[in-house]
Amino acid sequence: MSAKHHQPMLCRWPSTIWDVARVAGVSVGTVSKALNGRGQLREETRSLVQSAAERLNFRPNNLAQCLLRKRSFTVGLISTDSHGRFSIPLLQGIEDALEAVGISVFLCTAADDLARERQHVSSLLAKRVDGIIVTGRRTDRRPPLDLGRSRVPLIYAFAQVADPTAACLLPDDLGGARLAGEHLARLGRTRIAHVTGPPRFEAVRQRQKGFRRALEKEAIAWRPDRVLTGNWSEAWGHEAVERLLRSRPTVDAIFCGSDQIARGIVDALRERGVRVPEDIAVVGFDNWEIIAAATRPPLTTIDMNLHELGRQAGCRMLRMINDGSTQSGVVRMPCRLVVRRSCGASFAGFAQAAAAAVPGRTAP
Amino acid sequence: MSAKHHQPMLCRWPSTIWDVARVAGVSVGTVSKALNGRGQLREETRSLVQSAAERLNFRPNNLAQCLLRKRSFTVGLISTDSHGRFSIPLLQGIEDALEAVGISVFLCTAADDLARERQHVSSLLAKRVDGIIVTGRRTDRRPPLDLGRSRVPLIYAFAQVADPTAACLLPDDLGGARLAGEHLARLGRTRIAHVTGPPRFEAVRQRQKGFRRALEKEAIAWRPDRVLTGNWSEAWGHEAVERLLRSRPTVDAIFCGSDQIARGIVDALRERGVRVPEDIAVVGFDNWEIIAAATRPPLTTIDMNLHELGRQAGCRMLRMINDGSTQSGVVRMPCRLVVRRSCGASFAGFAQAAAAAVPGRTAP
DNA sequence: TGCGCGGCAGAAAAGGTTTTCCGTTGCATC
DNA sequence: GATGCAACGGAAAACCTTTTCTGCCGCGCA
Repeated sequence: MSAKHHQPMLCRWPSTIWDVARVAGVSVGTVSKALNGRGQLREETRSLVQSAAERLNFRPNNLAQCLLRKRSFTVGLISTDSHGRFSIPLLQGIEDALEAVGISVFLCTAADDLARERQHVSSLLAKRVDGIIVTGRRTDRRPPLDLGRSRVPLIYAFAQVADPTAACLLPDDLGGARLAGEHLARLGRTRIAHVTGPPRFEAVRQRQKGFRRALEKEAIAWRPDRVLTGNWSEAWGHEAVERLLRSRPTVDAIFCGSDQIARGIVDALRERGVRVPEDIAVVGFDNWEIIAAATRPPLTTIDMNLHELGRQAGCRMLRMINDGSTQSGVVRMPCRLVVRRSCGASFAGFAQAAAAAVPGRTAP
Repeated sequence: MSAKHHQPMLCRWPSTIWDVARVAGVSVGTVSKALNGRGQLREETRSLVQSAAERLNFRPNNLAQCLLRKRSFTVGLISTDSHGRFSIPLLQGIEDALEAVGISVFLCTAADDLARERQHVSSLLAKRVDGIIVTGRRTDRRPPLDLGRSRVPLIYAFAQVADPTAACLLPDDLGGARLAGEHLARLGRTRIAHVTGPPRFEAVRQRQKGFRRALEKEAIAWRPDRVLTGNWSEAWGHEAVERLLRSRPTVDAIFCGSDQIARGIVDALRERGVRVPEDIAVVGFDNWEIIAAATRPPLTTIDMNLHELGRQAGCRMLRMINDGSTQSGVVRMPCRLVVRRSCGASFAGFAQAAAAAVPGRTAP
């Protein structure tokens, strides 16, 4: 037993495998085998080593392990989402997938600062991460991450990239919007408007397209002049209501590009004495609980399943790490309709109307 | 030049210092010195090595460096904040402080899952992080992080802990509430209510105390029956308005424990035809932009300076790492009043009233 | 010419772990 | 009693970088 360990309670330096070997009176190789269940050792030796390790509070130096294995069992997540609204659920999903196989996930933020992003990438590559996942605000396609000539697995999750060969996971905006359209149609709404964000977002265009398809499928007239694009704010929701009620007072439903817009719309409608959902039904997008649940009435909305998206990104990353496969291409993950009160799914009159409008379907 | 590098464009394995040495025709020691500006080398040799390194896309293996230096130049941030509302600004502040000195920060989330928290800690310790910062939702004091017998620097930032010897950074809730109270008092409000969250949160108690002190200092009667505690939701704001207007219809200002509560209150007041700020002024807490700026009128509120709090946590962590000092004790960081429209600071009548109420002070 | 010294680069150790390859011991079998 | 074998544990290499120590070479000075 070394002098260092006469008082092993609180050590300045963590104890090493050599310390354990000395205390247990065996060689370092034996310690390694005992602790990892390898090789053929007497049970006696094994427990001897184990108790020594425990006594010394030994924890293998991950740095040394990784150096040897040429892998760090770590995946980096680079985010440009400054609120965490989207990246935290994603991170948790990724952790769910990777923690199980002993890979840890670390988030670094690069809030739109390209220099910092480069620094993060450089740092992650130097740390020999097994892979990098990029996420961030979804305007239109971001420039691809500059990995130098390195060959680490790279996935874009909830982020679009201007590189068709990249692996990319996105929510199925089109399908999500279709869910919203179908839901409204089945509730008997026929004069439906769409109030959404800036059209330079691909998501905006996708959602509009999906919504249009749903209406056409349900034989509802698609009127381009019922589509209003603006920004993502509540204020825009207010303004849109003003415009809508002025120019087309016959609207009976509004599908919104985000929950924030939807909230602005619901508030503005209420102030004008328009009842939601009786007079106008509203569907949001995002299922941002803090907004959607606090709206009065609470918002029916589309959930992008970010947690599941993260899980899938983790799984895909795992395959890339293990196979060395490239897994390129865009995958769209399904969205989910979350029914609350803002379109009166349980409102008898509309339920009947829905049943009438869609033969073969019964009201819930 | 090794066979491995006949096609150096895309390497399965990152090149090592040996590869560079071989290509440059020097020894590994020389490469290290050339690249790090150490030792005495001819300028010629230095640039020879540098160009070789560049050609091979060489990036020193951080694992090996850390192994040697017995430090990882990494700090872990463990968060239990499942929305990221608080931890992302904090993370960015910490990054600001530490990135400058070459330390990277990684966030891992442990959304109230004690097992996962332990796993994260274990993983961070194995990776020999230089320090750990804990953050998370601020109910009352959380149990201290179990570090085993390890001795890594540990800081709680925006998280309270039931260990008086721990290093702990918190916003000055008391001072923040005092700012709110003083602001309202100076605007001439005298019958001020306080609607806040669950009293089991220490922050709730602190804010109440600070608010009380401000009123007493301004010679405004402190009425315990004007304090209403509930939960953190908008719905509670609505309910509180109902109660307030029923029992004490003479209230002329409300200080809220959070922006969500404030928003519920402002909405409810507007619906009842009570004008904000003319009839009742409202101050929130948190400066959660997405809520505060979207409220009508936009909320005057208290900002906890989380970014700065993070920066300070980073600096303090740096001191602990460098000195090996313990830095125990709670430090409170000042809050900041953000004036928007909800208490009419720029409303002439109240500005005059404020000037009258507080002699020696001029209206803005 | 010989000595010393400055300038420069290489050799080697250290850092902690895993794994492969060997060596030793004890036992059984012929 | 010699051979073989199984069981067990040790030695050493490998992972990659940094740093210290050492050695070589050429030049200046005595």
